[in-house]
Amino acid sequence: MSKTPAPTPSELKILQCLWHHGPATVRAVHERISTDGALSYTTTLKQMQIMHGKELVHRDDSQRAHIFSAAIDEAETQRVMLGDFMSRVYEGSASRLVMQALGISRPASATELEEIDRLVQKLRADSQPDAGR
Amino acid sequence: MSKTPAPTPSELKILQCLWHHGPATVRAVHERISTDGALSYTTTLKQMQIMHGKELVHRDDSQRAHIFSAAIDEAETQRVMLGDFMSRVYEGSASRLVMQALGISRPASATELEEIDRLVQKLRADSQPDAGR
DNA sequence: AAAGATCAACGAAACAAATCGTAGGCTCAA
DNA sequence: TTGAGCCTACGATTTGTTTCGTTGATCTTT
Repeated sequence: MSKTPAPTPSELKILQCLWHHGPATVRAVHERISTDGALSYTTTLKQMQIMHGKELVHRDDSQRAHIFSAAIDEAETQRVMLGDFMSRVYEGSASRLVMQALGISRPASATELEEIDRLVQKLRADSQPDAGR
Repeated sequence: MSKTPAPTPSELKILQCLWHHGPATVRAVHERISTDGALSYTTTLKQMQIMHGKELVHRDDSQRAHIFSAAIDEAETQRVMLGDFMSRVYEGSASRLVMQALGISRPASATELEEIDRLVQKLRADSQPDAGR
């Protein structure tokens, strides 16, 4: 099982498009990620051809306009990239990363904070099984 | 005020060396980041010269063996890189990132979890000022 | 059927990151 | 003082990413 490489920044943009809007043609993707026309159509095409070579996307070429779909899972990709980022930038310290992430964007809603809180409580309970006895 | 560019992966390694062990010569840094001798001395030297050009490090060249020191702050650098990563990979959703980060490495110690818990409580209090009245 | 639009494929160029070899200068000890 | 060893500087190479123009095939419209 050969691990698929982590997507580059521009590859990630395309994957996000496919994740959020489902399988699509090159043109559809292109018009989504370059509304301002800053990128050429062939740029997006080439990118997606490369991604197909890397097995980051699947391609259905039964139609003239090929249909592409994401070949890797969104959450799993994020998990892998986060793991790499965490070890690279925070030298593996999840807690430092979490503390800073919570500090950065205040827009964590009450519901989200609650969710995080629940997870933290669960982790704390797991790490100190005696405390609840 | 021209923002210093985000350090590349190998630049980050050097910065971490300077952050954790203080100002040092090229050789000292080199021996720390390449104990196995996988890298050539001139590779590290070149890297640090480039970093000096980018103003990522300061250089004291009053001695023959120049002394380098980090020109940017560790926490601030992490903050900037995390912000970029969060918007790029998680499209700005801090909570999703936090949830996944907590899930990845279980080795978050009890003390760390407590610390995170305190911060979450504080944020929750701030986001719902009525609740505590 | 011819003209015009749309498509995939390909090569090439521009750029950045990482690596290393060589050259030339300084220092210290024999 | 001269040679061994360490230092910086510089250029070259390799590899990966991003971008785009050109070409030829296919489809659509007249």
